[in-house]
Amino acid sequence: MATIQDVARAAGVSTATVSRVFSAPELVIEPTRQRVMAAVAQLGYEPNFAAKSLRTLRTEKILVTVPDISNPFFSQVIRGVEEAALAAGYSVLLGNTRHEEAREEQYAAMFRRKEADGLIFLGHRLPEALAEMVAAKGVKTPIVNGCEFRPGLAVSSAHIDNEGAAAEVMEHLHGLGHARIGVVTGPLASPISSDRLSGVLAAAQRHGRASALRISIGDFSIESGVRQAGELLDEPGRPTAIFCFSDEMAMGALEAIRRRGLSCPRDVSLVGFDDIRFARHLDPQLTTVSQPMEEIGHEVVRLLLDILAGRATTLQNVTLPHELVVRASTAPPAA
Amino acid sequence: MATIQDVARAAGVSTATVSRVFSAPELVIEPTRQRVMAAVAQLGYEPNFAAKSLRTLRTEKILVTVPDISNPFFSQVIRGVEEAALAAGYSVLLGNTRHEEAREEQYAAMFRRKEADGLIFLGHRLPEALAEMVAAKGVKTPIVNGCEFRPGLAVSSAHIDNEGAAAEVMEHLHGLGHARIGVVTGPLASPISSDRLSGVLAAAQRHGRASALRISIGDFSIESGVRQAGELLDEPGRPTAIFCFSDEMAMGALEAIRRRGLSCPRDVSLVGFDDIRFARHLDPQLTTVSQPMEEIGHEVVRLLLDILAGRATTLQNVTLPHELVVRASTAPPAA
DNA sequence: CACTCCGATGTAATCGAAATCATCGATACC
DNA sequence: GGTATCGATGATTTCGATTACATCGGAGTG
Repeated sequence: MATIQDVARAAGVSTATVSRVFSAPELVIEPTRQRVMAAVAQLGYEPNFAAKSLRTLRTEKILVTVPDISNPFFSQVIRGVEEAALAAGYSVLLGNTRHEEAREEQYAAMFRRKEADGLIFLGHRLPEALAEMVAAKGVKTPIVNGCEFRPGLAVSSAHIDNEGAAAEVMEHLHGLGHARIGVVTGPLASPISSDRLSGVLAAAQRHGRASALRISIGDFSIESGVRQAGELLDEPGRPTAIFCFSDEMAMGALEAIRRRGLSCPRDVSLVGFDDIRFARHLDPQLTTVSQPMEEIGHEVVRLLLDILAGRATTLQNVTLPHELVVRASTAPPAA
Repeated sequence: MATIQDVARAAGVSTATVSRVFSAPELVIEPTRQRVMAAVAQLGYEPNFAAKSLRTLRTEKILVTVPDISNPFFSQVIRGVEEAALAAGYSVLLGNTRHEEAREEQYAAMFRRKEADGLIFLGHRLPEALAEMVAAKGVKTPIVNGCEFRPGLAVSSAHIDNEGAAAEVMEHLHGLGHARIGVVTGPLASPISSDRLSGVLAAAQRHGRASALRISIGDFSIESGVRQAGELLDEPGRPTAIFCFSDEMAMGALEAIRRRGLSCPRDVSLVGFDDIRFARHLDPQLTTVSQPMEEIGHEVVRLLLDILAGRATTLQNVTLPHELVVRASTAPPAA
């Protein structure tokens, strides 16, 4: 591979001029620029990235860690991240953590080695070393949280109003006349679940129906939907509606309902969360909370770029709009 | 951030010794190593990646381009890639191409700038510049193709026997007694679709039923499944079975079937392809061809690492096993 | 005409780690 | 006891680009 020296020699100029042709072409007179470009084309030169990065101390990369890339919710967010990053001249380093702390640490080390200019994490945990970094450098630390919001982390973030959205779901179900409602949450360690659960409880209390709630803890997977919803359905005083904190779990719940010879929404109404692409194509089409997944991706990148450009002066926790999408899986309870 | 010089000074040794502590600890006597490690811990030193990369000309990164990261098939393959890469000390640079050539070129340039040691592409096209590279450097070019296999590209690859798998599906349908079969393919520019179509045609001919085939071209999306399957169902002489080249399109087909007041498998049998996580949770559970998605990911990484380590001497086109998974969406045609 | 200024380009230091070669003391061998 | 050998470490060059500073010729100004 040709180096900048080779190009300089071939064009009869210094390396400085070659460099300028790329990074500040207005400083180079046209004929010279042409000669350089000709040499570049002829030698097939591409600036070596590591050298550039060493000199400028920038990598033009964003590290994105995600609990599970094969989860359609996250993969959609990542798509938004990738798109916004590319548009800004950055590329995406992907870190799949599988919810394992060891992997999160591994990627944290990568970040500390400066393999990326910024970090976007879509989980709810921030490794120790990075938390210290945030404590030391404050708002200027190029770390942003996506999808979740935990005030204690002191990093900027983009997410929806999970508590409010969950409350809306409950209002919808109460409005239809449901009293015995089963809820399948995700792991409560993450705010994404605990906030939604708060919303659920608050709404139920407002209607004086908190005691008729049945809470079951899942892990966002289809299988846990089958299992947890199944347990709820088998309890005495079967719920007339089930609210799952993810569409995947709702998909599992739907299967649990069918396996028991029940029908949705006739016997049991069902609500999911996220509005992944599949939600509207299930049978019945799923009532769910639509999250602006790609937009969350765009927004976290925007927040990060602000920090990297030195424009960020305060912590920003952006709440993006969600929408309760009522489809065919919810109906009034049978008389 | 502390540099190797700072550590050397703090530990009272030369930078060479500090470097050795990390890359060849057996050359350093224990007390010295301890002193260095103490300084490292105290200063919070992490070797700067760009500097290391410049010197070694290695990035320990693999660039993975994929047509659509939010497609569950690809995201599962990527998961396998990420896992195998991490295990080998590599990390993954993600490139979402959205099937656009411009983006493929963009990522090709990244690769030429040496932002990654190797390239795994999950599409069917190889940008010009890279094809030239392959022509020049041959088997040693660190580029591997996943999921698809196009002999002309002259790169190693991992994939299933798409032609054989499609033929098996047809055997299954023929075996059940189906004669009028509709097929919804993907874009035929990609071997993944054309190979499967060859398998379909070959099998139909063996049974003398090629003339009863109806072919419709989709784009792997749910919506195109709804549309293309819908058209097939509306033609005179409605097919008794539909074979979609992806599970997502099969999901769309299922919806098209329902919308017409028909039932699967009673009126129309349905087969998908890929066996994504959702396939077994649809109603009816979907008969489909299971592809070893994560294993494809592992395998392409293995192939790439072989090339990077100089172990690869011949082109390897690895065919991984697939499996026809018969579930509830296929049955004999109604009498 | 002398001097300043500016535009175009070159010279050389620099980024931080890796790796080659040099050094030095100690051990081993004849 | 002198020398070859080896183990541990240091000095220095190198990777390839960016960039501050230097240079130089020509235009503009009083």
